[in-house]
Parts: sequence; structure tokens; C-alpha cells
Amino acid sequence: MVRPPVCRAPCQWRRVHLCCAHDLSAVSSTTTPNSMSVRVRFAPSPTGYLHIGGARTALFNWLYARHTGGTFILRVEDTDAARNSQEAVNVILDGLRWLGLDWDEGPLTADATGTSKGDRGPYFQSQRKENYARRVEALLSRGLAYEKDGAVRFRMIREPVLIRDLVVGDVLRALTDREEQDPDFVIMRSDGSPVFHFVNVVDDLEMGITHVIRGEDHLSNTAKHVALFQAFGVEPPKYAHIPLILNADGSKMSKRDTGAALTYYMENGYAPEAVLNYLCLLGWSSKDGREVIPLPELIANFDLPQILRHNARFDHEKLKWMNGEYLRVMAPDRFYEMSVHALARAGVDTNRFPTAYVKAALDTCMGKLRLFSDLPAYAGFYFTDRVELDADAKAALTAEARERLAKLRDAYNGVADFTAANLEATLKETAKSLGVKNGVLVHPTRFACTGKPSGPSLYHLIEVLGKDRALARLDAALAS
RNA sequence: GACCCUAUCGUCCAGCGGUUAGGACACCGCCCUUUCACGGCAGUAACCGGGGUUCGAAUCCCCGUAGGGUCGCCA
Repeated sequence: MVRPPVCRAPCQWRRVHLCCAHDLSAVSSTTTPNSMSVRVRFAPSPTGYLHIGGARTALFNWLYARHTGGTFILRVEDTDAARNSQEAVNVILDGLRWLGLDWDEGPLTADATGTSKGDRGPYFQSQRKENYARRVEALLSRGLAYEKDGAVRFRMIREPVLIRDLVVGDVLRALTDREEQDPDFVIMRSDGSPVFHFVNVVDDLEMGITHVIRGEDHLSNTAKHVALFQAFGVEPPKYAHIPLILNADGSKMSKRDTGAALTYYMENGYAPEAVLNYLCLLGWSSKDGREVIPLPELIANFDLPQILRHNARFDHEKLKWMNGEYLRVMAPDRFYEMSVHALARAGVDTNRFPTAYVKAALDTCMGKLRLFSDLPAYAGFYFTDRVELDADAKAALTAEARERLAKLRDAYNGVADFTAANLEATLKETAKSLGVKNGVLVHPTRFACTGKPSGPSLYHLIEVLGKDRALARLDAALAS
């Protein structure tokens, strides 16, 4: 592998020379030689939910692995026994699977003692106790760590540490005033359990991680990690600290905020490919300026040098738009399946209806929605026995409107072949004979059939409803 | 308190010393349309402030301000 020269000046070339070890000039098709194969990891703590920012971190790692032909590793940081549970691990596994982020090495089940794939395991930190103990011993024996009050503390270097970050650039991290007082830090508690900074470094080292792509909240702590790697006598991995995701108002996105957890999107009508695509756009952009980008192209175009250094605010509106873009081009069968799920979640049981009817109904909704969760309100009328007329609908059904509607009802009763084309022609003829514009007839009819002022194409929805149902609804409206 | 990062339309991005500062979402108007969307056309809207460097700064440097992060026997 030919390593590009490293430019030490804080100039624009940083973005080229300090980049991942492959050639930028041939963006889409390059791969890194095996001798220098990229190994990245996502190392979440099973807290019971997957933060949307964490999901993006996983995504960036995954994209980088796929882009370079490297290895994406999932490692579960379950050092905190009290918080750890299989359900919590499953939240992470399910979230990653939902997004389609498959891992090359890591757990196969949520059980820490269960099976996994990869030869650098175990991939649960709770199963790596001996590794940590051995590493602590190594530092202790060389005087790089010492015991105090039963805990083991690492002798931190006192000088400012240079962090060469692929995204942020060169960072010289000096000690804070508090650290000046006591720069050393605990790597193993008095109860024998190792601390995050330590296990993180040991695992990255033993798993052969080449690039650490993680949230910028870890940037300051990286000095500790670099010092630890040095203590073990090895080069630290390359670091790439990515900006954080903030709320729309610029505040930190915490567990409580709407949309902070990936499950929110899984449960509220979003297509995973849309969420994935949108997440990419937070802090990264394709060189060609496109935004709706199919996954294969995302993989081809994704790279570390294009990642921004400032935080991004999460724009739910834009995500909804993005979701609509994906729903519009979704394969019909998948659209049906996700639609039925969304309807079921809202208490609309489509199983009571023939499959052909359900599909025909959903066909009239295709391309018109931004979220699956909009579907119950939009198309629920197809799957109910009684249409509820809202206040607007009732107001629209004046005596005059009813008279006209009755005419249309009779006309429709005479239509033998209940197709959209015939229904449209019949309505227009009726309007003409009444001397009114089409719209005068259209709106009350829509109200009668759906109870709402907007929805799928009127003639098509009546065709789907079928003659019996449609006439019954017109009768019900007239009788109301 | 200290340390670190960041700063272009309301939001997300483009911009790498010379541009009428560009695109997307959102918003507004018009067209299309039976509704709602989609689509088409047009529009409103930004370089945080102050100093430098330079013939020339959104772009480079410094200071300030603001936002974010970190300094645990949390992860």
C-alpha cells in the first residue's frame, strides 16, 4: 500500500492526505489492498434504546467499511451489568437490522454468551474480563499504572496530546485545570471492573480496529486513548470524530426528545432506506450535490474527507419529504406490506377484506403519502362499515346538495360496469343535466363516501369501494 | 473554572482568495388537477461581530461573541 504523504500544515490538503488510505481520485471504485484492510466498529452500550445519533455513527462506520471493502464489527459495551439486559441488546440489534446495517463480525444473538461470527471475539465486553485483567497487569508490571485505594490508575502523560483527526484535523489537547491537579485516571475500579476508556482501547487494539469513527463528544477523551495505545506500544487507530445531531432548536438531543430513538421511526411510518438516506445528509454531502441517493451510490460516494465539522440540527420536515420520495418509488408488494402494518397499528383490520380489495384500495394511495402513519386517516374509510361524517361534511350536505346527490345516486345505480371511467362520465353527465359544475357534485360525493374533504382520486376510490358499498354510503349520507 | 470543537438563507448542504453567494427542505405566488399529493414556473431568505493579511476575504490569521463537547471508581 502506498501511503500518501502527510501534509503537516493545517491546510486544505489535510482533507486529501490524511484521508483514509485509498486514492481519492477514483472515488467510486477503489478498494484498499488487503494488507491494509479497514476494520471499523460500532460499539454501543445497551441502554435500552438506540439514539438516532448512534444510529448515524453506526451508519457512517458501515458505509466506510462497505466503501473500502473493509470489515464492519459490532461490539457490545455491556460493562455496566446493572443496565445490561438481552432486551436492551435486542433494541440495538433490531435497530441495525432495520436500517440494513449488517455486521461482518459480532454477536448473532442478544445473549452475551451466545454465538457470534468473527475470530476476534468475544464481542461482548462482559465476556472479555480476562483480556482486561491481563492488560492491566501488563501496565502495572511496567510501572505505567499503579494501585490506589484498591483501584488501578493509569499514569497519564502530562504534555498536551496531539490527536490527528481525519475530520477535525490536528488537535492539540492540553490538560484542563482539574487534570493539572491529577492527570492520572482510573482504568480499573476497586471492585475489579474495568472502565470505559480502558476497555474501549483494549478492544480496539485486540480487534485490530484501523479507524475509529465516533461522535465528537469523544474528541477530548481521545487524548487518554492515544496515551493508552502508546503505553501498549502500538500506533493508535486513525480517528474520525463526526459532528453531533442536535434538536431543531439547537439543543442537545436527549432521550426524552421526540425522534431521539430509532424506534420512533420504526414505529411511525418511516421507510428505513429514507431514514438511512436522510441520516447521511447530516454532516455529509455527495460531491454531485444530489440528496436522494440509492444505497449503492451512497456506498460508492461516501467518504470521510467530506464530513463536516459542525453539528447539525435534525429537520423532521425534510425527513418526511425524503420518506415520501422513497414511498413513491417503493415496490408495490413492499408498499402493501408496510401499509397493512401501519393500518394494523392504528387499529384498522384489513384482514376482514379480500386481498384484492386491500391491494386495490392501497393502489389509490400509492405516491400520495409521506408517512405510512398518515395512511389510517387517509384511507381508513376503505376498511370501515360506517363512514363518520365530520362537521365540514355535514355542513356541505345542504338540502340542495342532497337533492343533487340523490340524482347522482340514482344515476350510479344504473351504471352496470362500475369503473372509474364510467363513474366519471356519469357524474359529468349528471352535473350537466343539473346545470352545475362538476365540483358541485364531486365534493358532497367525496364527503358521503369517505367523510373527508380530501383523499384518493374520487372515481377510483368509488370503483374500489364497489357498487354496493358506494350506494350504501350515498344512501347513508342522504339519510343523515 | 479549565480544555477542545464549531459558526453561509428558518433548517440541511455547496463554496477552498476574484461567483449576480448555488442547491434541497420549509414557506409564498401562479399553472396543472374532482380532492390531496406529484409535477412545472417564479419568489422571499444567509456569509455572527471587530480587527488584520491581500490589489481583492464567505474563503487565510487574531480577538470577541454564541453554540456544542469534555474534564467520574458513567458509557
